[in-house]
Amino acid sequence: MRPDATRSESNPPADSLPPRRRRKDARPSELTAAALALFVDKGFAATRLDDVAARAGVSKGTLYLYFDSKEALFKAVIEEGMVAALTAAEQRSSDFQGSAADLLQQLLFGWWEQIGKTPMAGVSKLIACESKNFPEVAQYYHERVINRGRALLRAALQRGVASGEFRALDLDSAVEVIMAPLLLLAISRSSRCFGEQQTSPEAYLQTHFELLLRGLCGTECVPAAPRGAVTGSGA
Amino acid sequence: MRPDATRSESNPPADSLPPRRRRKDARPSELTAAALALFVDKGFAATRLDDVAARAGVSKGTLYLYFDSKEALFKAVIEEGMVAALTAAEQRSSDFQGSAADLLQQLLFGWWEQIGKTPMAGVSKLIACESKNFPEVAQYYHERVINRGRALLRAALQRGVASGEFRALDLDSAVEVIMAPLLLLAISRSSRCFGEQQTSPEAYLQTHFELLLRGLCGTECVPAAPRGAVTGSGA
Amino acid sequence: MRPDATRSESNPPADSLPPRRRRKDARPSELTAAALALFVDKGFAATRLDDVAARAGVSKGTLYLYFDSKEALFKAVIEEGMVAALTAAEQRSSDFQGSAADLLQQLLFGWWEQIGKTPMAGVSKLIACESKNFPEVAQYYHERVINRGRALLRAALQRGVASGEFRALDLDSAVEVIMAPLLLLAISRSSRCFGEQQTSPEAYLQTHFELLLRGLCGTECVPAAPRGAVTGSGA
Amino acid sequence: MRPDATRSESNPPADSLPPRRRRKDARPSELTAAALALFVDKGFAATRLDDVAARAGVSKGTLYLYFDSKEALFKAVIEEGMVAALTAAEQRSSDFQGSAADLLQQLLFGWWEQIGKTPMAGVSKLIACESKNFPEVAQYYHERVINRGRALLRAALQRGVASGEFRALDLDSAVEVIMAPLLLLAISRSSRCFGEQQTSPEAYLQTHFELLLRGLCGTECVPAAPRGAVTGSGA
DNA sequence: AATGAATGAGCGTTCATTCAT
DNA sequence: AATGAATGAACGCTCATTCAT
Repeated sequence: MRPDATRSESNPPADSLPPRRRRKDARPSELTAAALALFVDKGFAATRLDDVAARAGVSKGTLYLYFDSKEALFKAVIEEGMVAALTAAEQRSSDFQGSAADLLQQLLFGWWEQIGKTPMAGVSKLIACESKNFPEVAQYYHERVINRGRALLRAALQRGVASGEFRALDLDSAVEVIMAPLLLLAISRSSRCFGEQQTSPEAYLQTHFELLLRGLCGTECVPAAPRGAVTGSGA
Repeated sequence: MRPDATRSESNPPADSLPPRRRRKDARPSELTAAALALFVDKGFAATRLDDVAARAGVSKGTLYLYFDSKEALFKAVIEEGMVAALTAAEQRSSDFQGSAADLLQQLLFGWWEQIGKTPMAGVSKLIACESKNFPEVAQYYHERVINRGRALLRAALQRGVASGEFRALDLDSAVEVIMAPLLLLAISRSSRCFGEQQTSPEAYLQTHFELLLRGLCGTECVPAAPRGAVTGSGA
Repeated sequence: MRPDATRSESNPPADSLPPRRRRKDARPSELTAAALALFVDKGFAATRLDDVAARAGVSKGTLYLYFDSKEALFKAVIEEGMVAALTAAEQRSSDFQGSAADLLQQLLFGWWEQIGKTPMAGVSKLIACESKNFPEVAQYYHERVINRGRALLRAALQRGVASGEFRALDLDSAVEVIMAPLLLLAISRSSRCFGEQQTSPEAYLQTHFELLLRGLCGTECVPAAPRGAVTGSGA
Repeated sequence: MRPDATRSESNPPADSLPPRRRRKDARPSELTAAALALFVDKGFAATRLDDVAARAGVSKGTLYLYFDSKEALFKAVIEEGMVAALTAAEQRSSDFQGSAADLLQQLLFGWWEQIGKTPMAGVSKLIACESKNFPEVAQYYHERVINRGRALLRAALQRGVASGEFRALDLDSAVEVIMAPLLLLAISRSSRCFGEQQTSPEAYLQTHFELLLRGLCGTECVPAAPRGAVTGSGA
């Protein structure tokens, strides 16, 4: 019940997912889809298994044929989300030919098409909201999904820096700064908060991309030059 | 909801005032501080009032002397967060003299000093996680805090555009894109997820600011353009 | 409130039907029977649902499979009492052939047999004790049960008056005066108060009936009048 | 809390009231009056001491200056009711001169004037509703109040029988039958149930008295005579 | 495989009671 | 004498989990 996370965790924390697969093969994804929707909507603790079952059109008992517990259901939901995210990432990054800027654009908008605007975006909100209650799950998601995305971004940046397209900069920080608007967009859309969509996701992403391109390019932006002039002769 | 609640949460164990009276006045904010910490940690539904009471050093019944229900406590927590956020915002923006870039810097790092690195940052996570369960609260927070922050940012951008410091751009989208890393930083720190703090918040914010400054400046930033040409022929 | 609930409360421990199904059907009336007993004994507020459940041999949670709340359980108890009372009343009054006096006797003693000496008598106490807390329930009980009983009594009196068997009198008051000892007997037995049963219910009802018959008859009853003169100059 | 009645009952059950009088002398009857009203309205268990205190215009703590517990308050309420009832009874019965019928009338209507229509009538409801929870209190009330009333009535009846005014009859049953409409009237009025006062209390009592007088008088009411005739030639 | 009745531990809330002021 | 803040045991209700069918 209370996902305090340090009980009966007999699954090897290492590599492949736990061998608790007995009936997982037949596990209908209607159940995890229903669970994802409700977990995202109400949060893990506030979601009742009755509601999950009802939304999937089965009885509550049936859930237990496929998942050992509510917690197991949560993990399965995240797991499915991870698979989807990784699949999408593979599509986005496969042997891209072109400028670093184009690659960057491809990553941003590809993410939107394949994750951000799908129900999978809710997984980000789930991780954000429940990571304290399910540290291993969050940890695992991190290693496999977030870090993967980071690596993709980082490689793109590095390519640009190497080619002179982009200026030199703190790559690690930049990666996080670039991902943040994506993640927040996902969370926002799952929460219907942080701005009742004043701007469309596309405009938002476009602006993000434009700011980035300029921000990354190797030009001197002479920040010191116009400063004194502003208060004096500004509009 | 409860009025008298703007004290710090660190109560010196011995003081001049009679402890009964002192307690009575300080209680509400002691309780909301405890509640904030636990709500952020475990989420609203998974937080037990026993734990809130215990963390505040009172009995469970005492909570009900100050708050009518768990939900009322939640609302009070957000309300206190709003007060703090608005106060901080006012301090950051009051009669600033200087360039738009300096103002932008001031807003970003001022947010960090007065919100982001304090427990108040947790309020953002709370809103993100619980807004579906408390739509009116989220709505209200939006109107009073988020929109307020947006307005400050927007004014700063507009000042820069007017002075020629910044290029013309989609202000609404830009405001959201600029705030996103801040909000995600707050959520990240409250969730201990999205990157076990690979980079320090300061480096992260600094990179964000630098990318921004360049991204906003009025130069043509054609990829691979020769360096020297930029400042000369800006749009 | 719950539909399927008109069985006796004595369930034979072994039967032909599969016990699961048998239980499911019999549950509601087993629960209301247990609740009636305890509500009558301790009052509504002082009765714990644990005790009701325990008395019915189920767990506390099971109550909520059949009744939405303690209040709903209360209403169901009264409703069942209404059904029983109305059924009994119908049997007592259906196409009675005989004198008004006989009908009166039949009503009084029929009430005793079918209500007064059964657990249903407790419903009267419940209504008396809880009507302020459940005004709509009391109102409803009144309209459907008490008024029904009144109408039966009133019809019997009117028949006697019309036939000359009874003298003319204030029917409404008389109906209430006649019912009062029945209701008080029901309350008394449910409360084990108002006289630790000094006289048997049968003797009590017999005396009530005899007083009534004489009180209703059409003779002049001048105190200390000579016996013989009475039947002669009636009216 | 739970008035299970067999705990810390160290008061001699016999004659004078328990020596728990420490501050009883100053005990303001506003408190018991408020308690009486609320106990009658909501029942003992459903009455909150906050409400009693508020109704009496004092703080909750003050109640405990005068009463050791909620149960003690209840007992005090009944005690005061007993005193009032006994005082009233004394007035009604004091050396009455006149016929037994007149005495009967005096008792009935005197009860109404001095008990039935005063708030003291609520005590009867309290006893009826709570006697199972406070058996000793009910027992005591019975011995001192109900039995006292019974004795008065019984003496009146006996006087009438002895004088030939009334016929011989089962005195004990008659006493109960005669009191029943009074007690039910008291309960009815305290519960606002059993007939939203279709008839006025006065008409009700008058009818009761008239039925009684006729029912008690020594005439032959020839119940057997008109019986057969009814169905034959009745209206 | 699927159901849904049953369970019981757990939590939000109430309120009689206490006690420092 | 009077207050009202504080307590904690108790109760209504929920819901994850089990299991007989």
